[in-house]
Amino acid sequence: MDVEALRTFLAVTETGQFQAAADELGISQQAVSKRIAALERHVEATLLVRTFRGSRLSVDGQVFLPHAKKVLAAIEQAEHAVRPGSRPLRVDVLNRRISPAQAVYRFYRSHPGTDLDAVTLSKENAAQAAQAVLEGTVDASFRALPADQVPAGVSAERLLDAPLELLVGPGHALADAPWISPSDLAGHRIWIPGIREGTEWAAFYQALTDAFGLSIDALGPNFGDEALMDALADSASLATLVGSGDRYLWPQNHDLRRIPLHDPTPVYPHVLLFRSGDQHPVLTALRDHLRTAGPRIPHDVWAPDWAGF
Amino acid sequence: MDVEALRTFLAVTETGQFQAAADELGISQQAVSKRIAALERHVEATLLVRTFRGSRLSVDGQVFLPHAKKVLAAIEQAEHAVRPGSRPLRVDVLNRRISPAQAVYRFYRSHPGTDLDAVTLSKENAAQAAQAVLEGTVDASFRALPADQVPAGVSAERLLDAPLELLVGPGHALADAPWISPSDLAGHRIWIPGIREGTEWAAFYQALTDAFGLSIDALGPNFGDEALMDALADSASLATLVGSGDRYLWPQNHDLRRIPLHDPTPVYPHVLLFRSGDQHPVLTALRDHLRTAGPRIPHDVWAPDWAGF
DNA sequence: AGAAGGAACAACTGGTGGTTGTGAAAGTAG
DNA sequence: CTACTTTCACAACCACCAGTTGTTCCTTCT
Repeated sequence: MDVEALRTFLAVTETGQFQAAADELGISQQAVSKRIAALERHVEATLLVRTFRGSRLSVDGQVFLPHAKKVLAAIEQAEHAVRPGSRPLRVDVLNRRISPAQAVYRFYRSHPGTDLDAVTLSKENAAQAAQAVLEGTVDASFRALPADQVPAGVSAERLLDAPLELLVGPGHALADAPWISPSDLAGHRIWIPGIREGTEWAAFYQALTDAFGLSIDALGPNFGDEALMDALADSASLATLVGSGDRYLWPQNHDLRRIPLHDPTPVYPHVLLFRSGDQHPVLTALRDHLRTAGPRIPHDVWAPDWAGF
Repeated sequence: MDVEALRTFLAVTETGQFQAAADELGISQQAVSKRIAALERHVEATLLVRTFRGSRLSVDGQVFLPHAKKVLAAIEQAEHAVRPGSRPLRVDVLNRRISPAQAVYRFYRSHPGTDLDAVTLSKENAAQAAQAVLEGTVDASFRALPADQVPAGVSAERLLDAPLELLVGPGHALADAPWISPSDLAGHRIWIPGIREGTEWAAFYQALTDAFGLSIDALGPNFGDEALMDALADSASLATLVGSGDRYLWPQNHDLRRIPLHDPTPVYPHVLLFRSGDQHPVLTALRDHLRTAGPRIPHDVWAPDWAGF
């Protein structure tokens, strides 16, 4: 299936004859003839009925035409998506399962037709993400970056506080609590695998640990969410922390419980990084959306000191 | 934008390296390299990050990947739509504005995912349409064909009776009538342009004329619906007949009126032609749908004798 | 340091898509 | 009826590009 042949087919349907299509495309009538013949050979159907006055669509051609247009539109979109310059807003959401991705998705759904792409940078830490924003690789990135570490040229706005919840199996001591305080967790074993030293996540959990005297086991390899869920389901002592907006697709039969944390409510402060002065309308709309439509946060929240306000 | 390059790009993202993609596609690693390089040159973006272990998606690549998949899916669909054999059901609806097209569209909307194409055969008369059904050019066709003229091998089922309505301008004598009887129209001028001798439409209006003593002016060239609407809007004596389900997109400011006909209600009998014994599931579903979900028809309907039952 | 794996570059070649030239079919004008 | 026009298809030719093989470069692992 040759794309140029599709364009040629479209030109013929619009002009009604091969010669006119050829003029439009800047090639010879014979070339048009060849392209159409090749296309018809490829789809094994006659698309155009040749008459002495030009060409009409056959029945197969009628059916094929909208599909051809759709293909060309999809190609146009694909090229547009990565075209330097006027391309869709590109937001790094860290990970498709956690709340920034959900929030961006909700924004996208409530603003139909918005040109927006959610990506996940493979960068490990916030400083590298800020660099990517500065370079224009992405237009915005959700991170947890202390205000004094934001490089020049990049703006940071704390737009999304994700309350933490305890995730435990049905046999856990706290499994039936309606809610708990962070200080209740002192002495319990909390396991958050796959956190590497030097990342923003590590810094956040370190601050949380210090603030409430918790013992978070942040080491050890990450065998994937599946393995973590399996371990939680079977254990009476193991627990982990997740954001309240996160979407973990664990098997239903695990019967895991989410226990909200209050008094105070620890929140993970997602800060949106973007180039200072970036006037991209979708970026502005996204920031407005998050400021107004964000989840309601309780009064007594806790966040690391370095998160600002 | 070369489609083969897109396929190659996809193969590389799936396998993670050029050599594996090359094996999968049955070409050399160097050819893969060239194709990817050409694609990247074309979109002016780096799609893959080359590492010592193979290739990863770049940020642009991440954004581009779903678009590439969409293009290939659209191509797949386009080829499927005209592939001899297992192709979507193809229904000839005569004209996109009138009730069969509307009914097929409603069916399509209420049966998501149904593979269905609506086309308009350029054949003038019902006999040619029946021939097209027999040959398999289309799978079904809405026509008004007397039962005794249905050729062998083709089945006919009267599935859609479209009640007629009078369409008049605001200055017409009958403009404010809530409804009228066909016999009330005797003496009025009714103009239905563009009906050619020998077509099924001509036969229907001839029967209608004979039954109620009307004078239908079915001659004269058809300057398009626009011209007809314009003429109606300005005239105090001119009227035309339309099906109650038809969608004419006339300008709103014409202020045309639709007057239902009753006592009896003349209906245009749309008969569905299809190959006898055609077991296509979508065809069966469409027939079931029309039989059950069709518009409620008044008791005292009139249709030409030859329409059957 | 050497081996191994992966991608890019270089040189060559065959096929495909373009060109011009010409022919066939069908309608129109005289 | 014949000549002319219009439109598309076929034939021959040509140039370029997508493919090939051979090789280099780079990184990592032993």
